[in-house]
Amino acid sequence: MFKGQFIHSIDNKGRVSIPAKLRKYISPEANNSFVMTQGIDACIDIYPRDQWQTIEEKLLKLNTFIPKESRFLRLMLQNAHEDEMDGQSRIVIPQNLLEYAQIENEVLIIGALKKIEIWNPKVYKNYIDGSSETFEQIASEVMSL
Amino acid sequence: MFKGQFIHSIDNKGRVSIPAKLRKYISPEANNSFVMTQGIDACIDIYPRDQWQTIEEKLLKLNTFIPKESRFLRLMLQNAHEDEMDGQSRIVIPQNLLEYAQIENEVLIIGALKKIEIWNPKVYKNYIDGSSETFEQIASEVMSL
DNA sequence: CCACTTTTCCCCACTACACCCCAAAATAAT
DNA sequence: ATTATTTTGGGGTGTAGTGGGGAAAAGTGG
Repeated sequence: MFKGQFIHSIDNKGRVSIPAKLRKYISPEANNSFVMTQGIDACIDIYPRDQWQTIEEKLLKLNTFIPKESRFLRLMLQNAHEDEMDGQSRIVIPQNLLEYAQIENEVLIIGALKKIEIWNPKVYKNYIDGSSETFEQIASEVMSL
Repeated sequence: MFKGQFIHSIDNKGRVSIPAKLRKYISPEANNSFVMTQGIDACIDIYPRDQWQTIEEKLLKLNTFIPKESRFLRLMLQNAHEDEMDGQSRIVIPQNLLEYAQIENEVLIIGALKKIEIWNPKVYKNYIDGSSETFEQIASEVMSL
């Protein structure tokens, strides 16, 4: 499963190369294809095709006649975008997602098990520094189940 | 299970050799592969591949749509790194982990049952000396279950 | 329907670093 | 003392990451 962090550059065509260390964990069923969408915080979520499938199944269960569920579905899908890696293991990230994550010319790539997250390094630093709780506190809280 | 302590050197490529005494306890299922991550204190945790698996299974149960659980996942994985031993039974420790544990040119390797810990010897000495409680006090507290 | 512009896709090339192999030094065992 | 094993060091090579150019496709306007 995806783990670790990497600093990569993004060129003026919006291309980002997927780190080789992360590529090793992509199953062949994904067919070198990814679905990207806006993440829970100011980042871009990137799912291998097969992993996205399980999310899509959850979304299918939503009742679109209920306004809140309908709204959520729109928010999830409006910026969703599918793309394949090119010969150099890169994907193109569309403009609206780049703006959402406030990305400039450098990206922080974080492996998060089933998905890959793309951050502006500065934004990520603010996100991490922003919490008042320490790693130890959160760890004991979340993992003490 | 891992036990004992060892002083080894770390070269300018970030390589540390795993003590032969500890290698004996690594199960074949680990495939000579380790996952290293930031420890609870100023040290690096190193899990054989198979031991890490149980941690990963716990992490997979988190709901990444809940901000706090998402944050914890990021903190856990951002510095996680997988590597195999080379022909000389060494692993490469990435720069960010070395900085986290304030490691210079010598490391203290401690066997801790399921995992191996890597410390800067000086930092470890401060950590041990730093506690006001004696070994006897902590022992009676923790082991009286 | 055609001509033109713009964007997307694919291929080639350069650079740098990570990995692998070889080998010496040091420690432990016979 | 000799041999074996463990630990440490360094050098060459393949591959990962990056950038750019040209062909194809799509979009726009006359």
